[in-house]
Amino acid sequence: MGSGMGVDAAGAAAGTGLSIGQVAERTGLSVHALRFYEREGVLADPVRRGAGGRRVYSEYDIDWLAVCIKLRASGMPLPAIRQYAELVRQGPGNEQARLAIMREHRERVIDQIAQLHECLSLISGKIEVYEGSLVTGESCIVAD
Amino acid sequence: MGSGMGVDAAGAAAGTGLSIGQVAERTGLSVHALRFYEREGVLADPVRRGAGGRRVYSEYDIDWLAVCIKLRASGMPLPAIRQYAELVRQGPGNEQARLAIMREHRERVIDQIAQLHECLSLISGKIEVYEGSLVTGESCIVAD
DNA sequence: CTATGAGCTAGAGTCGACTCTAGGTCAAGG
DNA sequence: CCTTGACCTAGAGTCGACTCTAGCTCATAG
Repeated sequence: MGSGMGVDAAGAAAGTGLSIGQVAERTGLSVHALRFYEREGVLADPVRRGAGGRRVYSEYDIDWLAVCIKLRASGMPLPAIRQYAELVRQGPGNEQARLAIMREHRERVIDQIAQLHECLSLISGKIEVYEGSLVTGESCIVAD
Repeated sequence: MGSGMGVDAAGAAAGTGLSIGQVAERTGLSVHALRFYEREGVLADPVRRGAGGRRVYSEYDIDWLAVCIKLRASGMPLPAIRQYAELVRQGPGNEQARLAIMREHRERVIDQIAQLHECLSLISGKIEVYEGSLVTGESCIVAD
């Protein structure tokens, strides 16, 4: 490999076209996962193809993927993301539906946060007990 | 069925013995899940058995299950819970190890909460945009 | 001119956490 | 006596989300 020329050699002719490998690197998803997401219809549109049928991702695709990643991280299942993606694909006019999906999800995220806070206080309680039983003479209370 | 007598008919002779069905009801876990958890070694001890080999749970078992449920809810995998249960089973003297497990898990829970807050602000942002595009004449910004 | 590397498709495999089925025991009720 | 209901074990099946494999096409480098 000569100097740094993989940048557009890997992408398509356009300046902002990214190969699947580059997208994997930037998003943290594997190339497998990227193809899988596409098959599952979670992408807003079916990805352009370049020479030899290779995927060419735009900056927009990256942005959309970032959203998907956040939604996944907050526990939204792929079918729900696909549903949302379909609405986006259909263009404006279905804001009500999109809103409904997001509001529902927001509720779940809020619930999750609340749950995690409960867990956190349980865990912190246990940590305190153990720290205590280490500082004092090994067994302070019988709590496990 | 006459009056209310299933209470101790289902349990063992002892006052505080609970059948698997009762525990399922109280914990929200299925009887299948309860047996599965036992096989996986997440219970602090292997559960007493009553007439005909039936499981008899104590109040202590219920308490422990409540802890397990919280740990699961916060994403701790079953093998990790089993590890922790093993330490508890071994009795006092391994507080350091228990502490390490709990501290590590606490970190993950804190990370999760942070992540969820990020997701939440993304979602709230989208909700605002959609609410805006509904109030005004249908399309305010091009954002999806 | 071959070898390497990135990409492609279709489809099989994996993993965690359950969930369900089959086939059996036992006690109480009609 | 026979059925019903709660329980038992061992093991198979499911589901979501990936992950990996096999077998292929190209383009560029040595």
